[in-house]
Amino acid sequence: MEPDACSVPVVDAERVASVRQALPSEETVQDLAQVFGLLADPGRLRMMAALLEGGEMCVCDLAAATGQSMSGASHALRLLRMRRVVKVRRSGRMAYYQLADSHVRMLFDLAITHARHTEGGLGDG
Amino acid sequence: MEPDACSVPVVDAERVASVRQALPSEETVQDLAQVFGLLADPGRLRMMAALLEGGEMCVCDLAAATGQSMSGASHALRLLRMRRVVKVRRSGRMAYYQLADSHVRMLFDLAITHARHTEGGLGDG
DNA sequence: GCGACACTTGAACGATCCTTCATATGTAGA
DNA sequence: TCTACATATGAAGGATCGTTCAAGTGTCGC
Repeated sequence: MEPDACSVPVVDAERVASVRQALPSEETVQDLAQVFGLLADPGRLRMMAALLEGGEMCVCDLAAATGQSMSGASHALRLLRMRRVVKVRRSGRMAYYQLADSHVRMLFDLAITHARHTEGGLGDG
Repeated sequence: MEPDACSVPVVDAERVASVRQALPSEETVQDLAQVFGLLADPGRLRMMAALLEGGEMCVCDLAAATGQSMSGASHALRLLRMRRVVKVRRSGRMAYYQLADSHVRMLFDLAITHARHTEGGLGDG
């Protein structure tokens, strides 16, 4: 990690200082980055989309619906579980997963809107 | 990537089929994963937060405000530029960056809300 | 108890990502 | 032209991530 003062030439020192103190705390930044990191994998993304559709599903159906191995699905669900994105209900030897809150749906919709806005070719502006 | 039919035992085949066909297209999933991937890095996250606060800033001020090297900031901005998350205005030898649309703010707020909801200890449920 | 089953976990390999250093591009001023 | 400057880019090194295989836990039915 970088020291608090950096050796980069500055144009508007006043603005830099005010922006700097308005930034979220280091802890918040790390938290946000981890949440977004969970959403950055196609497999986990499909899983969340499946839960958005299916409501509550067991691991093997989730694996089948998203085209993953059982082991892969289980690893993915572990990460989502630890970050409280999904919650699990156990019944016998089955484990049924569902989304833990409604933010995921909104995150999805927003990101899709952004993707739609930027579709039709990427590259330098 | 997995074949379309997978060798995982299925409990509710009907539901699996209906969820499977309701999933977003492969292209959409990849797009979404890439957008979220951009947000998954603390440096880029701080950069977007700075632009949210500062409106429009040059690269060196952005680097100073977020505690990155010039080179690091430039690499980060390149990725954000290519995904149309930020846009650049050039004036002489300066480059001024700003957010390209308002979705980033909403994505931030939503993710922060989720983080608040899950704060106070992580782990298996 | 025993085996089959649903799921979980650990370790290893390969791919990807971020950081850094060095260099390149293009602009301003003398 | 030459130097200083703001930014951009390429390549290399190390860290991190996802996938896979193998083995582990706990449950059901015989």
